[in-house]
Amino acid sequence: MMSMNSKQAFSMHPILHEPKYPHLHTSSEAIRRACLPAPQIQGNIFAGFDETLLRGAEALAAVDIVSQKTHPFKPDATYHTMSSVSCTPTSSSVHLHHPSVLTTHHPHHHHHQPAQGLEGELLDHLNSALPLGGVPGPDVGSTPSHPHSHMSAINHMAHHSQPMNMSHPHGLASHAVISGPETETDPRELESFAERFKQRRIKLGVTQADVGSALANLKIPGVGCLSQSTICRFESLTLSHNNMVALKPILEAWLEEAERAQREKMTKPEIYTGGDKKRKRTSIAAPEKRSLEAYFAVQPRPSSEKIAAIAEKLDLKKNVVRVWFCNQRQKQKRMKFSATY
DNA sequence: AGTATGCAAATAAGG
DNA sequence: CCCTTATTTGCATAC
Repeated sequence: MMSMNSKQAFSMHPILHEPKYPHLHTSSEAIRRACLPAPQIQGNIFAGFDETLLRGAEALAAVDIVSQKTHPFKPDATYHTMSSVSCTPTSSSVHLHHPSVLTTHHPHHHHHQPAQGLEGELLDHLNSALPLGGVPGPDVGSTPSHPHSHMSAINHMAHHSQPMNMSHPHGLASHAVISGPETETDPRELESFAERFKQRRIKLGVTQADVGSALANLKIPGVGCLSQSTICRFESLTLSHNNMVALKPILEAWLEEAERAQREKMTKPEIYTGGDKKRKRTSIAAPEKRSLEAYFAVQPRPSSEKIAAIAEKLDLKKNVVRVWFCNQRQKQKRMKFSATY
């Protein structure tokens, strides 16, 4: 069974798909991704031909050398995540990470008219995001309650949301079945919620960043903080539909909690709980990035040992380097693909 | 000084 | 453990 995947030579196809939520700003990013500039990197293969090779060779040599030099200790330079083992146990309890919400995939429904009444688009979404048979039914994103592990569990229920699928013969939608999944995933509902959310947030005199960091105070199992960016994107509906669905209950919980707290005017200053932290993102500095690119030029798929050597040389965590290569390969494929068109 | 966004790390899930 | 693919976020910085 896994054959399914084969379908997408590259599902990250360049075509701009789903403008998710039509109006509101144009989600430039989606479009941007779609359009893939496919620029540099390879650009200089010819331009700086020898230079690149040279650099690559040099880089490799360096790695070999490095294998002997054992550094006394390597500081955790960048910010890193608490990901793998070696982290200084700030709080050992950390399982892995956090809130990543829903992951399902959002089928790129190719065709799909740009404009068309948003009503139509919305309906499509409506019909598409549903429990489909097999799903635990109860709720899709709503009840993030999850034992512990990240919310991943609640994910994958939406799995392949069918592009479209008209309603049933006769709307038995209003079934007895409890579920309100439809309500929760209804784009219109999400849209209005996002709007209400923003208004109420402002009324509370709280910034997006405040909301993000306050989320940890909710102490919801797999939920940690979120960045201002994410809150912003939620409000502007620039997140994927599934992501919106997953985040909604969390933000809703925060909103209610915040309003309640204000009512009691005993706004606790409790800023941030030691609970889950937000995902951290390592910033790889330009020099290191250049080195990595040089290595990549000669060997896009370095062995684990090589990666470790590179990591040490650049003073980065091994996992960071490994992931960098993975992402780099991904990027390259994307570029190659889009270059074909 | 808040809020958008571009770019790309980090993650999730199936192999 | 590592890879790939698809996605979710966040750092930086533009607005």
